[in-house]
Amino acid sequence: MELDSRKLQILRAIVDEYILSASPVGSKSLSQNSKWSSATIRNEMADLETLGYLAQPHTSAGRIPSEKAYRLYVDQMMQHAHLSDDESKLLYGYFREHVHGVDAVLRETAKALSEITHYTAVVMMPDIGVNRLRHLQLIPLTTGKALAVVVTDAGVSQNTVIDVPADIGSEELDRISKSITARFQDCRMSTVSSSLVRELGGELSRRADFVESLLSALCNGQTRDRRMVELSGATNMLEYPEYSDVNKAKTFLATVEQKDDMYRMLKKASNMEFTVTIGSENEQEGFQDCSVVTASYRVNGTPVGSFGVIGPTRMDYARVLSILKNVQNNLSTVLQSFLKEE
Amino acid sequence: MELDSRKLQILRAIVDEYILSASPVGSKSLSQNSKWSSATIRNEMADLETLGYLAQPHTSAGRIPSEKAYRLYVDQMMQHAHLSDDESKLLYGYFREHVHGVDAVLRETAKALSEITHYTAVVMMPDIGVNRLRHLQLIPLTTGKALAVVVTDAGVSQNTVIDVPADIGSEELDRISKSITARFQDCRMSTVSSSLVRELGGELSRRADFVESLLSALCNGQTRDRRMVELSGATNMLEYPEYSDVNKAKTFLATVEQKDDMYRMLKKASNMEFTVTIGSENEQEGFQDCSVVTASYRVNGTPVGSFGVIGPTRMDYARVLSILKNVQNNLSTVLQSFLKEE
DNA sequence: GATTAGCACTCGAACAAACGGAGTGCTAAA
DNA sequence: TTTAGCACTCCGTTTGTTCGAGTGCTAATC
Repeated sequence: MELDSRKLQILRAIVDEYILSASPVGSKSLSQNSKWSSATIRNEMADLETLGYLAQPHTSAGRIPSEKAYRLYVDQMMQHAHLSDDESKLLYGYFREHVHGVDAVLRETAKALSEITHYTAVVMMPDIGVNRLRHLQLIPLTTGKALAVVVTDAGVSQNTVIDVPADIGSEELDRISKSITARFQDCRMSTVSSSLVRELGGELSRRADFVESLLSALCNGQTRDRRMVELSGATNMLEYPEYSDVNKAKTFLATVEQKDDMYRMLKKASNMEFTVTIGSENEQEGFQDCSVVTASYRVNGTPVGSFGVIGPTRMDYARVLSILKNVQNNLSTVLQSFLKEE
Repeated sequence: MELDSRKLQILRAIVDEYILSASPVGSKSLSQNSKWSSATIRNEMADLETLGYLAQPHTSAGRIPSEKAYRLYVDQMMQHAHLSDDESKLLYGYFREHVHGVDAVLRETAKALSEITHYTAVVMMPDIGVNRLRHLQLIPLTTGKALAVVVTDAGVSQNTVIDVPADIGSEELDRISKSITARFQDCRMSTVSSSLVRELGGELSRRADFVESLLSALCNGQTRDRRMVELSGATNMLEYPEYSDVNKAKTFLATVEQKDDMYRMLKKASNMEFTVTIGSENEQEGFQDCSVVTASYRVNGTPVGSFGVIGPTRMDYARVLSILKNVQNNLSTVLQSFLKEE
């Protein structure tokens, strides 16, 4: 059965109202701002309920939208929100001020998102694999240890502490750094593979074992690191009546702090321009009453990561989506500015 | 008026009991495991209340310890807790496994503390000022930008993105790195001051302006960074009845996430071997119902930072203190291992 | 004189009954 | 097809009521 125009209008009104109030919407209050009487609306509501778009917490309560309703709302009914000038200026300000490298920008992005939406924001650090090597520098720490710093066209990766043979000196580390940089410059990080090492002559091949383990550490190093997801505003959720129960809040916070899971979620979403995942569509246990809206970001045209907003299922999808779109633009501009001489 | 032995014993029993149960302690339940009758205990309790060691939530309730009582308890009455072998092995395990640099160790410390105590843990990254420069490396990023990586005898600092004159090339950055490293090797970071730059000849003095701004960026860079405090287990507090109210929880979480404040708190505490700060003795608004217990850690004999546990005022002080002591030992051993060749 | 048994009293937590209101479904009239 | 009207439902809140753990005080006991 198709939804006729009136049903759609009523459903939208219910969703809009519920997003604002978080409490079940009744026919009487709806009929105030509507051309239909409460009785008509009641009848339609009953239909919408049997069709699975509405649910009733208990017999004599109003209706609340089901996930199916949100899905329909997001896919077809939502009006595009328009950010006010103030808001987009505010948003722009976050990116204007803190431009000390990719990491800082993405941290700032998370902060901006959570502060402006009042929901929780997660930002995935760019996937290093698709980026091209600019510079590798090994820095001696102590005997047997060195710090490997990798610069790519997308900025700086986390640096990694690696083991080095005890007999390697500061100068040799320097020479190895230069050789590798020269050899792999502008290669994608994912292709910086140890298989090529033995082809190289001279010092590098003498240190083949070391260099191999070094390169594999660089490629995999990132996954070991827990800081690949920037989280902000987790406690914003405590504002919402959905989380007035401490246990629910705790479950949510625990979920959102599983950086591995968050990373997997965002990584998956980075292929898509935007995604909206509602309630039980989420894989995470703790997000069954949440929706996640994500957007991807690109560097040099390649999608390298994504960021998103997590809120209650009754989140203001229209507003969140336009904010994400805005941030997406700002972000690609700023990231591009790190690559001027490309 | 001095507290006689019986008053002390009763007070200690009340504190011990309240730490466990979080609910007011009555005379009857106390008299179960005591040589005195409930009436006697009642009389003593009345005295202790007028002396300010106990408080009564309402007329016909038991008594709860005041901050004054906790203070006395911590200073004089507390029995030293003894960690079980299992526990100290568990604790040791945290340090055994993750030794990829100072940062990682301190992150692991925070995690270990929060998981073992079930309270919230904060760890301050070491204060770089007192450490000695080992190595400085400037790595070209894009035209006009470079990454400065500083290695000290305590390990790696955060790296900083800096502006460089547009006409500086990769090789020149390298030479400048080497010059500065040579000149300031083994100087305390706080004394790496730009005043000395002009004394130097050659390339360095030609680039005097740049080098000056570089060095000041290095000394101050750390304070700009928000990651100087590692936080773990903030949501542990939601377990305790003190925080079953979402608003209280929110206030606490907001406070603990003020990394600047946490840093200031820990920095102040790093001069002391241990500190115990109870309830309103805390400066932070949000810690009026909390206690903070800290310990300092040293590198090469110099205290460079501190770490602590934040819990409700009725925290298990004895246990926390022995855990902190244990961690303090582990930590200095591990940090020392980064400085082998000293 | 110190301790304790006994007693009347207090107050909160927990449970139950009563009430009001917002909402519903259904029926019959417009 | 829409809507006014009505009986009904059920939640949230308020109002009692009871129960129990606790208290202070007094008088008896050690």
